[in-house]
Amino acid sequence: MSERNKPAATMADIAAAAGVSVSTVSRALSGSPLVASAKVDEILRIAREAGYVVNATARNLRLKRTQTIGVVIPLAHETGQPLTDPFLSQMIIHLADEITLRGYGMFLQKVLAPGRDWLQQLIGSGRADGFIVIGQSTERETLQAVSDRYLPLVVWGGQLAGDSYCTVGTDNRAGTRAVTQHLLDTGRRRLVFLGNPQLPELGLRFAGYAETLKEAAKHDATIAPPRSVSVHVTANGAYDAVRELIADGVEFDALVCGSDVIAVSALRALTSAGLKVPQDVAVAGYDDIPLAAQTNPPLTTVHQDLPLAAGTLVERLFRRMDGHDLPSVTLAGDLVVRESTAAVG
Amino acid sequence: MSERNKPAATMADIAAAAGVSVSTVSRALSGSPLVASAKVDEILRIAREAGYVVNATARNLRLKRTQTIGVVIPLAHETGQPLTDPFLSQMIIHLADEITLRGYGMFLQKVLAPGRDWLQQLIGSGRADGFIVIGQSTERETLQAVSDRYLPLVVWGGQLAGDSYCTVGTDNRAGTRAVTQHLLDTGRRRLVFLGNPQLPELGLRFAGYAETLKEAAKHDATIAPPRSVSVHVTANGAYDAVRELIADGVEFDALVCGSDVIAVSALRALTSAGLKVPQDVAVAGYDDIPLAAQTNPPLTTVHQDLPLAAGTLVERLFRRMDGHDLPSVTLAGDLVVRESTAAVG
DNA sequence: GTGGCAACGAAAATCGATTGCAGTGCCGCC
DNA sequence: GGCGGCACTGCAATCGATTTTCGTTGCCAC
Repeated sequence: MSERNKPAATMADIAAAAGVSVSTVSRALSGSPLVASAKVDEILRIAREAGYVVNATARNLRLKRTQTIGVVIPLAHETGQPLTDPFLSQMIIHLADEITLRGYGMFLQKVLAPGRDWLQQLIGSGRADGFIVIGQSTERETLQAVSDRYLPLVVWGGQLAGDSYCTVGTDNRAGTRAVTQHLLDTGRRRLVFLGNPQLPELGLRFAGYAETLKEAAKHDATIAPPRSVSVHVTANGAYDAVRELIADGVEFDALVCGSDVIAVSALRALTSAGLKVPQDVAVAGYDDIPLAAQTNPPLTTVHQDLPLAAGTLVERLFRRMDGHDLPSVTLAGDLVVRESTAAVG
Repeated sequence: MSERNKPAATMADIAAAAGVSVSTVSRALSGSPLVASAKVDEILRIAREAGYVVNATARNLRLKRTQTIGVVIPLAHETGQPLTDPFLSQMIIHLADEITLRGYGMFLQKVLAPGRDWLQQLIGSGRADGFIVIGQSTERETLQAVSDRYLPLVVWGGQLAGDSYCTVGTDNRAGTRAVTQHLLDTGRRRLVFLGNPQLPELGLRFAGYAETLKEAAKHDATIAPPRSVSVHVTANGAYDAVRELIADGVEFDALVCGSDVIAVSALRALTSAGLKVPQDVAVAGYDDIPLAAQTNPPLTTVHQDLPLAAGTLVERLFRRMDGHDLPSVTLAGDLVVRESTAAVG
């Protein structure tokens, strides 16, 4: 207890103990051939015994690099909401894996209330050598502005027309196209989209849904026009929205949900209202979180390969840190059909 | 594009532009009353226009603090395994919430192959002002050694006899005591524990299970003695273990699982072997991850209040950073009974 | 004995901020 | 008019490393 919090040893201390200069210690620790090997051994021994560790802050300042990747989560659309979507939390873990594997550390930052300059602030602070932004949220303009001047930046999310920053994401539009087509093929005719199309990701997913419906409606007049119901990201947002939909007497036989979290909540709402899935209503999600295979009934959804996604994000980022201006990537998303959208007997 | 990666402005640049010294700029930016307010406005304007941001590394070096909390995940027991347990990934998100709320950043570090000094290395590097270690894994000795000299350290996990470092965790032993008692009360007699008791957390959970069984066996000879089956943390570890158990002809009517992830995997194994839950075998988990309520049948488990846990960890850590040597905390864990352990008709 | 080369190690500059201390100038008061 | 004091401002040291520069030493050959 008495030893607690004593000031950490510095390189100067080690140098004094070894009777050499700090430069020699520095060189010895970094394996420079300029120091006699006997002396290197001696210095290493002394350093080890003293429990000496190079101060990362000082080194970073001098070398102008931090061996750290910043991972940023902007939450403009739902300030104060804890981020509990399993898809995102798993993403963070996989990013940590990839980053650690490359010998880097990960600086995780939630941005609670994005101001005008939040990203510039973060980058300018020099805390990390490159940044991964998870989700564009409502921050497309900011990303756009920053990416013009700052290369080592990669964004997770759908690629939107006109955006020049580097994104990695699945083809959201194609995903819901597949989902919607599948629902039409299995006899559904009145499909409602659940989610807020203002958000970039969900906007694309809504687009895929809407265009497929419109296309199909040309040949089949019984197909109802696209309809979206906005949903709060809170735990019960979708639940409330679905109950309301039912209360309003809206007729529907399928719900195309913007995410699995929304779908799970919708399932509960339908069940509690006495509707059967998939007999009365089919439900499809997006993401294929682990939970999706375990719901009752199991959820049809669009699978996203998380390890691949994280790997791609990190790989792109490192190559950008090396000065290569790589374009965006769109990963495949696979429709996974489960019972929640089974055709009605 | 041409502007990319130009060296960031420094305080000296701002000082030159404003025609003052760096000290004045520094004071102006930090709101010191020592600078004439007209000059402060002028300096702030120039800094804003230049997009200047204080370099965090330099400031950290000077101030000897980083405004950063280190969160460490040692994975000694399963090297190379990606950490995908939803409980842990959710924990990280909640920690990020709490840390961000206090105006700190979070440095996340997975330790792939803990060497002799991994924690000392991390602490000595000065990257963070305090550390939260998630899970003791097999690193109790290391934690013990470090905590004698380093105060701002808090560990998530069960409190073990003889450990003097500060832990925050639920009462694992009481949790499985409750689970086991519940199973006995509902008529189960041959209970098998699934999980590796070598790991501190699971060891305590096993202990709660075993002692409850032994106690009950004094009055009821039909109760089978404790039996544990070790399980790999891989995706299919528990699945394989259960299939093997069945193949070996072991008789059991309840599985007490060391975690929900294990339980979910066990459910699949039982179902695929043609056994019905809960009719043939009851299954209980631990953690109450979101998935647990959605499995088929829904899983009986021990609920851990994640936001509270994260909040407590961070609060303890900050008070320790202030120099207070706080003791460990044990949080309550509540038995949540669902269908997977329903009494047999 | 001396020139020259190789091998080493120390001094000092540098990274970009913060802050104690030492002015400087101006005002007011006696 | 002189002086104390107040309100600012800037110099320079400091944080703990890395790295360039430069001076020294030892050794060998001629």
